[in-house]
Amino acid sequence: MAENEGKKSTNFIRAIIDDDLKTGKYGGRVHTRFPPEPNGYLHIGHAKSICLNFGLAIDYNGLCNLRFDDTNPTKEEDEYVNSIIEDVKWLGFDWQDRLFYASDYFDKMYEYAEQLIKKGKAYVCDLSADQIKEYRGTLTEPGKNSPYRERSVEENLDLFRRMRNGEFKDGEKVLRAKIDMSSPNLNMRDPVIYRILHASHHRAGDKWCIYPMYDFAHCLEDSIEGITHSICTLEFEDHRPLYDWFLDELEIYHPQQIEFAPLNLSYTVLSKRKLLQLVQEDIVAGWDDPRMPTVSGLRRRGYTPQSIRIFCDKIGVAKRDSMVDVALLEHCIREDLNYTVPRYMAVLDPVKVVIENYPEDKTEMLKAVNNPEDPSAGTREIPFCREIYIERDDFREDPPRKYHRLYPGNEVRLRYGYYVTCTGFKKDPETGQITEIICKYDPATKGGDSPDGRKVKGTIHWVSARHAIDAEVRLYDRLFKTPNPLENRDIDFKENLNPDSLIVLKSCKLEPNLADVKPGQRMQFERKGYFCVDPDSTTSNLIFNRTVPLKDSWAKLEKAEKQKAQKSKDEKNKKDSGLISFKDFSKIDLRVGVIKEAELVKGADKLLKLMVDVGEDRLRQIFAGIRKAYPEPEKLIGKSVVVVANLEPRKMSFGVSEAMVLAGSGKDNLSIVTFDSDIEPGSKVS
RNA sequence: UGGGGCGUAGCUCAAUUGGCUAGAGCACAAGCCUUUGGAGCUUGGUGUUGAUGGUUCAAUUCCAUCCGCCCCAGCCA
Repeated sequence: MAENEGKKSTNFIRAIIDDDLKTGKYGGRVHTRFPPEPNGYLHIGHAKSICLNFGLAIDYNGLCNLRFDDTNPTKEEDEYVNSIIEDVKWLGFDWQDRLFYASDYFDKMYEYAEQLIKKGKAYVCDLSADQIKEYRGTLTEPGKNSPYRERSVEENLDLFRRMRNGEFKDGEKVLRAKIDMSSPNLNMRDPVIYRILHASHHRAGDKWCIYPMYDFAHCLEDSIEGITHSICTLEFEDHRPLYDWFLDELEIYHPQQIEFAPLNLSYTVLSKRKLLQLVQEDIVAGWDDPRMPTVSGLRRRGYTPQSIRIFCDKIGVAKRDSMVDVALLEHCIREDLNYTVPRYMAVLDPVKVVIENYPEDKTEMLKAVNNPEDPSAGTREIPFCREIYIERDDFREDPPRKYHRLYPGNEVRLRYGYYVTCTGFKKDPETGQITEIICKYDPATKGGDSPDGRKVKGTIHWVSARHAIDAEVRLYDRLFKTPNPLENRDIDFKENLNPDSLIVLKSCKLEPNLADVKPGQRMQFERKGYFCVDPDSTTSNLIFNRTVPLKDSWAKLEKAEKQKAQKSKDEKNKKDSGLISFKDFSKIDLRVGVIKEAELVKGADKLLKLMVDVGEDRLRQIFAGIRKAYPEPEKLIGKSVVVVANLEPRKMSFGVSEAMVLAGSGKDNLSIVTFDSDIEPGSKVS
C-alpha cells in the first residue's frame, strides 16, 4: 500500500517478528488473522486491528486470514458477517481464499476435547453456574475443587458424548479443563471449555447443542490455520497461559499470542455493547449513522478507506492505555480529501443579495477551478446574475473586530466573480432578520482580479439565485460533548451526548453543476468543509452529509475573543463581589512584626510613623492612620502586630510607607491587631 | 490484602538495544503567503523520560524500592 512506503512505522510487534524471522522460529513465515465475532458491526477500533494484521502480512510478505469467531450461536447473525466482510473489503484488504469460520472446526475441536478427557485433563462437571462461581474463589482466595473433578475417563467420555447427543438441558453440565483451582490466575481455575446451548447456529444449524468456549476454541483455530502471530487486545493477556496450556497439552502446532492496547478515541465510545445500545434505543439512525464510529458509519460520513488506513498507521501500536484525539482522525480525512476532491460552491444558510448595478436580464458564465491543489482537475463554468445567495454569516450589520466579510460600505470578492460593495440591506421589522442585501459591483473585476491592483480582505462564496438547485445538507458533529464519555462511572454515558451532533439544513442553495451527483460522491463545498452524497439522495431530493468542516481560523478567533470578553467580565464580577479567591489569598504575605519605634507625624493629624521589625535585617517604615486611637504612640513600642509585608511601597509626602498594619475599626473606635505571646518577628501568620 | 500489564512533550508514538543537544505527527502559538479566514511555508516551545536510590566514564535503556493507572472472579468474545 502506497502510504506504507517511505518511513516505515515500527512497534514492539514488528520487533518480535523481526526477531522470529532472524531465529527462524516459524520457518520465515508470517501468518496473521483478523478474528471478529459476528455479533456487531466493525468500528474504528477494529480497523486498527485489521490494519495491523493485514498490514503486517503485506509488509512481511505473509498472509492474513479473515476468520469469524462464531462459537456462540445466541449472539451471532449473518447480518453481521456480511457487514464485516463488506467493511474489511472496503478498507482495502484481501484475504483471497482464506475466509474461515470457527464453526468449520467444530468437529476437530470436539476431537481435541475428547483427547483432553482421555488424557485426564478435562472432566464433565455438574455444578450449576452459580456453584462454579462459588467454587472459583476470589481474586485473593484460592478456589476449591469440584466434587466431580475426579470422575473416571470413561465416565467423562460417556457424559461428554451424551452432552453432544442432546441428553441434557442448557446449563446442566459443562466440560472443564482440569488445571489448578488455586492458581492466582482465575482463568486457570478449571475453566469451562464446552457448554450446552440448544440454539441453532447461523452456519452449523442444529448440528450441535454443545459449543466450545473462547479460550479453548481460539487457540485451536489459530493452530489449525497455522497462524504464527496471534495478535489480540490487552485484556487477553491473562488468558495467554491458558492459550499455551491447551496447545501444550494437545501437543499441536503452537502460534504465539501477542497483546496490544485497543484504541480509545476522544469524544466517542468504542464498545460494541454501548454502540448496540445507541442503535437499539434509536439514539442514532442505525449502525451506519454517520455519527457512529463504525466503519459503515464512517463510510456514510464520507471517510475514505485510505484516510482510515493512514490514521491507523499514525496512531501506532503499543501496550499502554491511551486515548487518541479525534482531531487526528479529522486531520487524516482532511488531508486526503484536500488533494483528491473537487470544489463546489454551496450556500448552506442563504440570504439574497441584489447587485443593483448589474443588468436585470443578464446571465454570464464564470470560470472556476475545480481543485487548486490539482491542476489536472480542470475548470468548470458557473452562472452569475443580478441576484445571488450568500451565506447569512458572511454579512454583519455591525461587524466585530477583524471581520472582513460583507458589511455596509465594505468591499469583498465574490469567488471567481466580481468585487462587490455593500450599499444597503433590508430587515424584517418584526424579527430583525436580514431579508436582503444590496450591493454594487465593479464590472472591471470580473473573475476576481482588479486591474487597479486594489486588494480586498475577504472572499466569499455565492450561488446564482436564478440557477441554484435546492438540497438538504446534514451537518454532523461529534456524538459526545465530553472528551471521555465513559470517564464518570456514576453518570450514564448517554448524558454526555452532544445535542447538536446532527443539524439538518433543508433549503440549501447549490451551484447547478451539482445536479447530477451520485450517492457516495465526495466534494468540498468552498469554505465550508468536505461533504458527500448520502445513499438516501435522489435527483429530485439531493442530500449531502458533512464529513468534516474545514479548519476555520475565523471561528477560532471569534471564539477566543468571546472567551476573552467573558473572562474579563468574570474578573470584573469577582472584583465587584469583594471576594478574593483562595489563590489570591495565598499570595498575601502576613507576618508578625514588633513595633520598635512609634512617633507622631508632624503636619498630619491622623498618622503615626512606626518602625517595625518584621524579621528582616532592617526595620520597615510604616505610616498608619491610627493616631486617634493611639494618641500616645510610645505605648505601642514593643507590641506584636500583624503586618502585610508584600504590598507595593507607597510614597507619601512624609516618606515611603513600606507595609501595612492590620487594624479593626468600629463605629467610633479603632485598634490594631496585637499579640501578647512572643512569636519571632517575621513569622508567618496563617 | 492475589495475579497480569503499563508509565517518555497537552495527545499518540520513536529513540539504532547502555552512547552525541531525547525525536516525529497531531494539537497549540506567532509570522509569511493566499481569489477558500482552506491549503502551503517558516519559526517557537515546554519534557525533573512516574519517583527515589544503586551499578557505570555514560542510564529513557540495567538493578532495587516506592508511587500511580489499567485488566481479571461469564456456562461472552
